[in-house]
Amino acid sequence: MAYWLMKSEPFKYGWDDLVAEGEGTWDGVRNYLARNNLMAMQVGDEAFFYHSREGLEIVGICTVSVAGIGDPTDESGKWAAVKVKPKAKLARPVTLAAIKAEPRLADMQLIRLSRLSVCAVTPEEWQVICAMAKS
DNA sequence: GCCAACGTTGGC
DNA sequence: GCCAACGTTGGC
Repeated sequence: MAYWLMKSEPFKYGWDDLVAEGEGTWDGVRNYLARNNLMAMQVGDEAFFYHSREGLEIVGICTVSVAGIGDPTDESGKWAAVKVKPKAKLARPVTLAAIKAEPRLADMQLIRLSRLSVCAVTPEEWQVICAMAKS
């Protein structure tokens, strides 16, 4: 089981859109590191859903329902995609400011590679953020 | 709306 | 193969 963080702009495709659809395809990724992360995902992996540009916070958790498929928006066949289903909305969103203020989260890919749209999250980081989302 | 950071492209 | 130019992303 691995953990991830996926960014989306809420005015383009937000958490509420994913909940409304029931299942969403994570496609349109055109970055090699993000693609590597996408291709490493397995069915059952969990991912934070992060709102970028507006909101700047983790709002929910989704699970990978289909892994290792080609990107339907790509004709060349070299880009990857996965499908995800919403699992739970966080009791309290975890903001970027809160993540930056937490020393244990300072080394997250999210912080170090701010433009990466699909980030890996370590189990330790996952636990810390989940704890922050409850209290 | 601006700007910094980063990835990609293309000329040499 | 290097590097400058450009485009895109995302935080502020």
